[in-house]
Amino acid sequence: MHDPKIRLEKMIDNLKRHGYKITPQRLAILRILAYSLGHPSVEEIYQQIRIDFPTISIATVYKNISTMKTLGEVLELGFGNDSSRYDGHTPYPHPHVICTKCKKIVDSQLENFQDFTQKVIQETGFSIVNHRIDFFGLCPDCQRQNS
Amino acid sequence: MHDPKIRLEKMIDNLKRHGYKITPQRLAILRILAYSLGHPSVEEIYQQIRIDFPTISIATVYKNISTMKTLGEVLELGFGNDSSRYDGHTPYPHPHVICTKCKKIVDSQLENFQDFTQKVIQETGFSIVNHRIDFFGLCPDCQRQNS
DNA sequence: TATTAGAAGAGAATGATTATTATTTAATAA
DNA sequence: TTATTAAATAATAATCATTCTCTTCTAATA
Repeated sequence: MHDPKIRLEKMIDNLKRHGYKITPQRLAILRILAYSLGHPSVEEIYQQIRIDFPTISIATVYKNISTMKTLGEVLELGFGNDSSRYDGHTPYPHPHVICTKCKKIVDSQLENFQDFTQKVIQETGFSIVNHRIDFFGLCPDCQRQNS
Repeated sequence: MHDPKIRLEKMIDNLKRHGYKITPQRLAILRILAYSLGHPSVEEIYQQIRIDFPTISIATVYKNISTMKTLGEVLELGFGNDSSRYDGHTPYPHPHVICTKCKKIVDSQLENFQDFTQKVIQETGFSIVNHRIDFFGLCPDCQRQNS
C-alpha cells in the first residue's frame, strides 16, 4: 500500500472494473494522487496538470477526484471554508498533523484507534464506521522561523 | 463548566472584560450557545432568534459567533462544504460523534488524548496546540429506522 | 440627555464547489 | 481499421456558505 506504482495500478484497475475510461487527463490526475505525499489541493493538482494539458478545466479535476472518492481510492480532508486536501496515497482513515502556518499536512502512523472506537460505541450507542483525527500545530520548519 | 447559567455568565463577563457591549441580539445568541447541547448551525440559531427578533440579520449571527470564537467561548466544527456547527457548551477540543444520516452531533467524554498528542510530537517534530477528533456512524435512532 | 464607539441590518462580494451543455474521444466490435 | 457510442472534457453558469461594506442605530458612559 506504499508503492506509488502499485497504487496507480490499483486505481486504474478499479476504474476499468467499474467501466470508466482511462483518458490522458484522468491518468495525469491519478498519477499526482498516487505519487504525491503532500496532500495536494484541487488548485495545486490543476496547476500541475496545466503544464502538460494547458486546456484542462478545473471542473475536470473536481469530477475525477469525486469519482476516485466514490471508488474509495482517495481520502478527502475538508477544512471548513478552506479548500479540501486529498490523500490518494493512503486512502483510508488515519491521523493527520497540520501546520497552521504553512498548511503542510503530514501523515501519522499511530494506529490504536480501535480501542477508542470501541469506547465511543459503548459510550454513545452509535455504530461507528469512520473517523477523522487531526492534530494542529507548527511544523519543525515553522518553529525555527518563529524563534 | 457544565451549568448553562454559569456558561452564560462567563461569556458575558468575558465580553465585558474586552469592552464589548451586551446587546439584546448578542444576548440571545449567547443564550442559545450556552444552553444548547445540540451543536446548532448558524442557520438554526438565526431561525430561532428570528422568533424574538424578526429583523435580525444572519450576518449579525455570523459576526457574534466569530467574536465568541476569538474569545475562546465557542468551538467551531467545520465540515467541508456543509455549514459549520457550534459548541458553546464545551468550548475546548473534545471528541465528537456524528450521525451521518440525521446529522446529530454528540459529545464524547473520552479524555486520554495527551498520550496520543505526545506520540505525535515525538513522531513528527510538530509542536501540537490543538486537535480535532470526530467519529462518524449511525445514532441509535437511525440504526432502528434502518432495520 | 448627549456623545460616541461599537453593533445591527441590508445587500453585495467572494471563493470553493457543483451543474449544465455542447463538443470531443476512448473503448468496443464489425 | 474504421464506425459507433457512451462517457469524458471544456467552458461557463449556478450555488451556497460565509465575509465584507456601508449606512443606520443603540448601549454604555459621563
